[in-house]
Amino acid sequence: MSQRACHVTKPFDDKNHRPLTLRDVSEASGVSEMTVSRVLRNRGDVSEATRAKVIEAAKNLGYVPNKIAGALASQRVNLVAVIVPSLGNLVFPEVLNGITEILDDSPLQPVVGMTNYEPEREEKVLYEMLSWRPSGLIIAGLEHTEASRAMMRNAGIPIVEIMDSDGDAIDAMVGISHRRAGRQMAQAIIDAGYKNIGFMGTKLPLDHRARKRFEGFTESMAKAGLEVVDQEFYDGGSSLVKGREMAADMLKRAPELDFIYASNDLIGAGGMLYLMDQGIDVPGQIGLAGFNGLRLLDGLPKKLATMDACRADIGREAATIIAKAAGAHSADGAKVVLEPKLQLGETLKRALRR
Amino acid sequence: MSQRACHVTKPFDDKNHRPLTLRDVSEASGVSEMTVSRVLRNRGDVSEATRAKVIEAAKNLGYVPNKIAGALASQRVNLVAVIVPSLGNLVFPEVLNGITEILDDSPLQPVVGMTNYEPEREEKVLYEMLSWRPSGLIIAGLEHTEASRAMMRNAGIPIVEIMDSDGDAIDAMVGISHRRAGRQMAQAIIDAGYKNIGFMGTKLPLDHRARKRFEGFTESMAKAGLEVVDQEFYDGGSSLVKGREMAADMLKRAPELDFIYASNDLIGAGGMLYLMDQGIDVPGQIGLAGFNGLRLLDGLPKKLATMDACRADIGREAATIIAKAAGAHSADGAKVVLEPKLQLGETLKRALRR
DNA sequence: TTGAAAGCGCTAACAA
DNA sequence: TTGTTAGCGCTTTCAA
Repeated sequence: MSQRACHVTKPFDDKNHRPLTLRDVSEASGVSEMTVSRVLRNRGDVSEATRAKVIEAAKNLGYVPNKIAGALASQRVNLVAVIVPSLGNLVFPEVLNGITEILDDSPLQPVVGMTNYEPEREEKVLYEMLSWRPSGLIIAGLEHTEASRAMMRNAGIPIVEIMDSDGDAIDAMVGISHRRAGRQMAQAIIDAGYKNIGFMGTKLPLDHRARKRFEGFTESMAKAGLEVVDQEFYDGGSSLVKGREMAADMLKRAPELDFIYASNDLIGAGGMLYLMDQGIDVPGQIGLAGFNGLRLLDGLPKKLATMDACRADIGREAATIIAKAAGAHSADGAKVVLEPKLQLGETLKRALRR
Repeated sequence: MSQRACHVTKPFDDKNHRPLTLRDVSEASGVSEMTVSRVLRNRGDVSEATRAKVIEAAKNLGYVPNKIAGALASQRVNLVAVIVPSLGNLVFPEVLNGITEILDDSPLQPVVGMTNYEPEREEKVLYEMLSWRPSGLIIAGLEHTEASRAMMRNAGIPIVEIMDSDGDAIDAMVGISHRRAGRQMAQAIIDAGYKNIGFMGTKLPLDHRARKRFEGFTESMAKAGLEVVDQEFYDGGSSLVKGREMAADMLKRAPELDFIYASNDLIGAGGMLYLMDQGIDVPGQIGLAGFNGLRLLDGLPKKLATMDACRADIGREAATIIAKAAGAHSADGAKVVLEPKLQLGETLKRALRR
């Protein structure tokens, strides 16, 4: 690649100002288009002499192949559509990194689309991406509109739904059980001796995985005869500021709180900073936990209790499934359920209480 | 869109297991392929009756057009290639949001590629993306390999280089002057009365914009007869932890430090947390500043002095240029230089010193 | 090892 | 308003 484009001299055919084609390389090298094509794709047997001639000509012209024509002729597109809610949520860049890492060793290339957590947008993005006939699809979540599901069922390509394992996949799935994660966290909190537990999180309907964590959480609480003492939901991206505000509100409403479970690390950390500002002993007086295991926040005054959502692993596993199934009409319903790791950090240790 | 895919019943031609084509819709509706194409693209005059028939047929079949064929035939691809170093750096998702916001009102769609700050990777990604013949290119930075520049010069599409305005663009550019930003910050620090100023940042060769800020910074310092007292550079993504470590190191080496300028907000914030842990009065004893104006960090104990890098604006401006120039062979060298806003926050106020 | 012919699925241009 | 014809630039297939 690097060499191929090295001595580019004429980008466009100078006379007609149109992109170069195989025919131009063919003429410049005195070799048939077909053979030029073979050389440029390292296909079939081509004599060393012709190969050299062709490469030289392509290099000098600055020829860049037209993948559109290639894809149409070969009925193969080496793109993997990746559809995520947003890139502002740090979780997804990490998933993408996992995907990229694996696909780098293949001819496949990821192409990212964003839905902003809106089902109609997902539908549109999906339609748009499928119309480029990608070799595979990786899409966040198991909840989609009926139209989206229909498109996916009919796409005839391997599809991996990621992040979540609580539900039915159209084809393959790679994720964690958020319901179980919620249960585990509740158990850990209860085991530590906390009793007056509050919850703060995203407005549920928008984020199915946060909702499932909350459901699992309350379920375990109920089993222990407990109920959430107070809860607050918010709109918009998660932030430290939001966490501070919500923690303040909750404490005003329910001063008896001794634990706050946050639906993600960022608002959890915001809550922690607020409590510490107020001189409240964390975790002795009030404990805290979040979700995601964001390494970004590692340098905060205290390490927040959280659960690692296996983001890069999810990306890697999904990409591996796609890479294996590339060319096939489905991924044969492969299913990978990962285990998030509970990290107690320094904000979930009731035993330390004086 | 939403409706079109609503009653999908047969994704693939059942007999041959191949994707549906215009011909299938044509046969199902008893209308010529050409007219079907017109309906599906809302082009030309089609009677309401035929239009209804066609839409009905397409809907029932679950037809998804093949953009590859469409693009080849029409010589138009409604994609805008966007090439950024990484999505882990929060700066770039924000730029992307700005781009998306503008392109949403156009037929254009962004497609993102990542370079990991590696020039060779940039070359590869560029080659890959250009071979899909996008309608425009938005690429971060002004520094590229000779091969990359050649490809861009020859691409025959509008190209906007973003983030930086210190240098020459191939076509259009939208950015801020990082050198000037560095100078301004130095001036603000000096004006506040700080004298023993240190710098911590990324290893320079990898990040041209950070390097330029540093250069501008030392330049202004020199004018005031000052030199950087101590400096430290690191590899890898920025993080709070790195900021803490570097601040600790620097203070050990140069206890006389009364200010630390960090090449980005995250390590700046890390440094701030460290100083506060140590019981050091910020900004009275030691001041701090970062760069980027990341809103993510807003909830930290003190608001870090920083400069807003106009990320979303850059994305919006770049996308606007591309949208206007779509179809043309260049963006006619449009140049937009934005003014980053200095935010003193609570860590650059020497006057407060006791 | 090389080349010639046919056509991928769609749209531009023109004709009816 | 609708249909016909001829490609877009490449790869597949088959023949030389």
